[in-house]
Amino acid sequence: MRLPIHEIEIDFLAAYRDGARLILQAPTGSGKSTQIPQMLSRAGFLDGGEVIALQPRRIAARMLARRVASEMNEPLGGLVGYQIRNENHTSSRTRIRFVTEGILLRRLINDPELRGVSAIIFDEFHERSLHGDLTLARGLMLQKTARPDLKIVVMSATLDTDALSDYLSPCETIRSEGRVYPVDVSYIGDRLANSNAAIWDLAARSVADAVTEETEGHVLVFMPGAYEIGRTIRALGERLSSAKFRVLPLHSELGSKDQDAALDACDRRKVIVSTNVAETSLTIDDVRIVVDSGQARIARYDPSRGLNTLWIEKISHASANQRMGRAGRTCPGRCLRLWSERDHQQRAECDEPEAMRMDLAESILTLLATGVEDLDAFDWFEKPVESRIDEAFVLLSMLGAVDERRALTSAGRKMSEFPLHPRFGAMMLAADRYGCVPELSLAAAVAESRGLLLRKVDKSVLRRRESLLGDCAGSDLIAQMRAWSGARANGFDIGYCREIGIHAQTARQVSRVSDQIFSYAKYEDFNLIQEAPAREEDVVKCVLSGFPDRVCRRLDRGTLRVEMTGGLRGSLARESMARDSALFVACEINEIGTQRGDVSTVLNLCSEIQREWLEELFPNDFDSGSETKFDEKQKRVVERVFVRYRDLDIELKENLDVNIEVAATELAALVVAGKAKLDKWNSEVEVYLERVRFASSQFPEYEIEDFDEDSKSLVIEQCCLGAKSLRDLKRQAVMPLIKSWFGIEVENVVEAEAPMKVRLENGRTARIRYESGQAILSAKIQELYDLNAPPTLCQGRYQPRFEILAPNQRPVQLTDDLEAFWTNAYPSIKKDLAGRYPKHEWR
DNA sequence: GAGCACTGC
Repeated sequence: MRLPIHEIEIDFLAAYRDGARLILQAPTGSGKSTQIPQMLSRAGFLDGGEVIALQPRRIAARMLARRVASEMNEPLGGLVGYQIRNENHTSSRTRIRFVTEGILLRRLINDPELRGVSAIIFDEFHERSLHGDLTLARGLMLQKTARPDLKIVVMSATLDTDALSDYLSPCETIRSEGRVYPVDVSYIGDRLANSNAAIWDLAARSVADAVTEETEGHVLVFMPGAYEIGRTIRALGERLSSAKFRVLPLHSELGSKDQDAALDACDRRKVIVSTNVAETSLTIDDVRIVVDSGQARIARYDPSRGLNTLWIEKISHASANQRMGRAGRTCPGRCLRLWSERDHQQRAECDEPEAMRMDLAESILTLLATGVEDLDAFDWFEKPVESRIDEAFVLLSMLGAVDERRALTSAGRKMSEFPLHPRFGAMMLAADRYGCVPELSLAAAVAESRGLLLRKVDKSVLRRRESLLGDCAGSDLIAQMRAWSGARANGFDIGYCREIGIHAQTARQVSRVSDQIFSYAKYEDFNLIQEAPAREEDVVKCVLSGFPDRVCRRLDRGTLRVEMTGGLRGSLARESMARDSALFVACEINEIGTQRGDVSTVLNLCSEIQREWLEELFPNDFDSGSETKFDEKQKRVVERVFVRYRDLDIELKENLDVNIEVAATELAALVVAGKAKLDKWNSEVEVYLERVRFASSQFPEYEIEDFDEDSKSLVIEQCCLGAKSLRDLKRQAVMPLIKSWFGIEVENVVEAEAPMKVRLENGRTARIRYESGQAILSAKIQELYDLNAPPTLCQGRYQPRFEILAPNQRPVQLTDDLEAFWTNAYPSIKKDLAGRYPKHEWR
């Protein structure tokens, strides 16, 4: 079959012969991934050595190898093979080797000159995966030193290859047209886009309209996550006839059976509501209509706070186009974008490369291990900001992987041998000392796998799981290890796994990874002799040695609130095994945003620890009293907040829309201190600003800059660490109201599930549930307005206000005295209220 | 609705 890519074969081979570096720009569907290696083979270029074709995903490496082998009438693993983690289908005959990027990066550690390799092809480079970026930079470095004969071919689907071409210069660029069908794109109007309509309702409406106009083919709807998918499916159920349509969810946490249902053929038209999995990883045949919410949950790592954030963000043009392309694979299609054209113009052109938003510690350790001595001179395609690299080195040196000159230590060398994050590498080194290498091989594999225990399961499943697992020494990790052992004892039987809510496929994967880690440990000559299984206490000590900066203590008994070394606050995951522990270590910290704009910091994979273990493991941190560590770290947080942005006005303005909530508190503190001005404005900043103003008005004796130690910690309390979620703001608004109406001194209003504590006039305290607190407010409003039923209180999206809905769900105008309560607490609300709610008579 | 995208060694 003749493919578009064949038209450039002669040009490509000539350029390949004459130059060392080459860019091939060709869209998806042009056949470049399968044909380019074959062209090189036919032209005899592989006689001198193999070509490595890099893929960002395992499934692509496997499928491409299979496809190319069959096109060349070769057995898989002969001339054509593939290699992914724990799967190697290659032989000494192999000349075309499809591998995932991480495999090559790892190979560079043990074989820095890549002997026997004549060329590296980078496929899908536009996706800008961290491994891809690093491998390319490392490959260039190799080509410039020991291997001038090595050829580098970079293939990308995007048109914009100028920056890449500069980076690779001298380098030729060859372009090829693809064979794609046109897709008709439409946007929704400004008014609809700015309305408060929920995204799932907009989507359901669009789907219902589109399927009547376009009467064939399937529909693919993109949503940011499982929650939104559920809502969309519910909304669609009211609009589509189930005789004609089958509505199906698709996201990675579904079982494989449910995933297959979305991909399999079907007697009806399918409406598939999916996350980003359908953007690159999975392809659904015969999709004619794409409905795109324009949102995605994007993970970022915030090195200054050491946590991952997962918030809903607007997708870039590149991503929107990729989603759109899913409608034009078999014939012309259409794409409905649920945002306005004006919004579209303001969106980013491309996604931010992974290297800019991920934890760099592991990458830097790998680079050091492949022989990069001077990281300052390392030629990144796009260099991450210096502070991120610094933060990575802080972690590496805390783990003992680098010395003060930033050079690899022998411990660091050992950590780098493991295909793991250096935190887990450090855990393995500790396992060597404590004699629990097999247990930690499993612990690392389990911790890395995530998702071993399914999150959304029935209560009956939870009960069975709990009776199987026991108390697990207050450790989520040990719980997961036990769950895995149970699954293995039952041969990873699907039925058994389902009964206790284990992802069977993940459990098998964990076995392979655990074996791999164990074999690396063996190779490294670790202590493998055990007379008895390791004590769970020792296992947790090893975990702690990889996470010395993630020690948490509970703030009180009634709630799940927690403070971490470094001062960060958050909540212990409510299902955690460490829920009865006062002190624990958290392997995973996520800051999660919801569709409504709330943000919560959740600590996962926690294990109870004892104070003495800290002294045993980190004697140096405890030389002058037990609390020093906390205080030192707190000081560092304050310095960051008030020093880091001091001279960076310009950068602040430009970055204001990006990752806004990370910077917002810090910005607000600076604005109040007169250290920064903001040109752009939006409601998130306003919220934080309001809070800082509130804090400083409550404590006028403190200046925001030049703090003494006391006020520093006060500011941490008020501005930086507490009240991260909007729920806290709401709480602050509720408290004065209750006080004024009932004469009750409110001590605190705590998280939703726990009771709210109030102090009564007679000096006793009482508890009411948070929901009851809302009910009290609601009843009071009913009384004030003389309503025939209590109104509903809703939390506003970015504003610390309550929207008041009448029983018929229409919004209500506030009376002056009620409004005054809000505005006294938060002056900015006044502006927001004015004119926002139409007067509505509904008594 | 208090809670979670996707990869990869």
